[in-house]
Amino acid sequence: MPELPEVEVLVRHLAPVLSGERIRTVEVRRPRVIRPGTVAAFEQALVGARFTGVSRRAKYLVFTLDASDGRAPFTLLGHLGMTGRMYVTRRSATLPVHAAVILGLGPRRFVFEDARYFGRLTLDTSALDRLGPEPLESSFTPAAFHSGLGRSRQAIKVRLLDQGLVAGVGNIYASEALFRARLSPRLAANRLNREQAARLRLAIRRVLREAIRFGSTVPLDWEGRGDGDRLFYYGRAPGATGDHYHERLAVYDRAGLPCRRCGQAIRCIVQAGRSTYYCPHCQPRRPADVQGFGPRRR
DNA sequence: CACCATGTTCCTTG
DNA sequence: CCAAGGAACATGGT
Repeated sequence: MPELPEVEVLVRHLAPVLSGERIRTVEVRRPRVIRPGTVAAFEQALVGARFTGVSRRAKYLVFTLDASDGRAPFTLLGHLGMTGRMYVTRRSATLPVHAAVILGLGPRRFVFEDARYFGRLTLDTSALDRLGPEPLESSFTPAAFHSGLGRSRQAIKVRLLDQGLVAGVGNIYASEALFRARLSPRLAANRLNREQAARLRLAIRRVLREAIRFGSTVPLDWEGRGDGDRLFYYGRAPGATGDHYHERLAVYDRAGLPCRRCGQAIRCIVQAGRSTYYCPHCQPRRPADVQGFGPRRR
């Protein structure tokens, strides 16, 4: 379930575990995840290098490393795709069937596994150049967001998935943010007025921040118990009760279920080939002039 | 068996 | 040239 918040939580867990660790061995089982580079170049760069930090940009994990032999520090870029996981385990733990890359760190190892192999762990950082502002940083200004919407007639929900407009929002949090902002996902992006854009911007920030906070407090499957040692996963820790992650969502994957706010059935539509969930009452295309929905004040 | 899935990139269409 | 739509990628879950 990797969108910005999940990646952020993962990065916070990985950073202290990886920092200072030296890579002793590199095993690439699925060369497609390191492309466009070659296995030989990948191994040559990584063996002997030392992790100096892990940070996040949009849904990407940014690993910084120092080379062992005086060469310049460099960056390794990770992306979880749809199903990727990254974690550190003991060297003795059983490797998963879909291990794509394994980095030996002495007594432990870093594992990147991905059942669908849509993810990446690569020396190619060019994807970062195409990203828009980080939604939780000051560069994501109301003016920049509004003007970014201004040129497109695309539905607002579809626009939110464009990583060049705002980086890190995915299919789940796009629906969630529009619900919080009480905006119809079908609104043409260029029809949002300044006030609506400002409201949506705040909803995006709030939804993402709350998801990060949630992920930071829920018990994680980290060096858990027994042989299944894994790093990370939202609400999936051994012994965790119920599906916490799912319980927090207001509309996503809730078609037919009652809106948590008004009780009307949540709807699901398809936009640009992706599912969108919304409440037809709380997110009308034309906001009713009712207290709490006021189209404008002042 | 059919259909769906958290993401990104590339190709085609208009 | 640009915007928008759709397929492709590969596999697992329901």
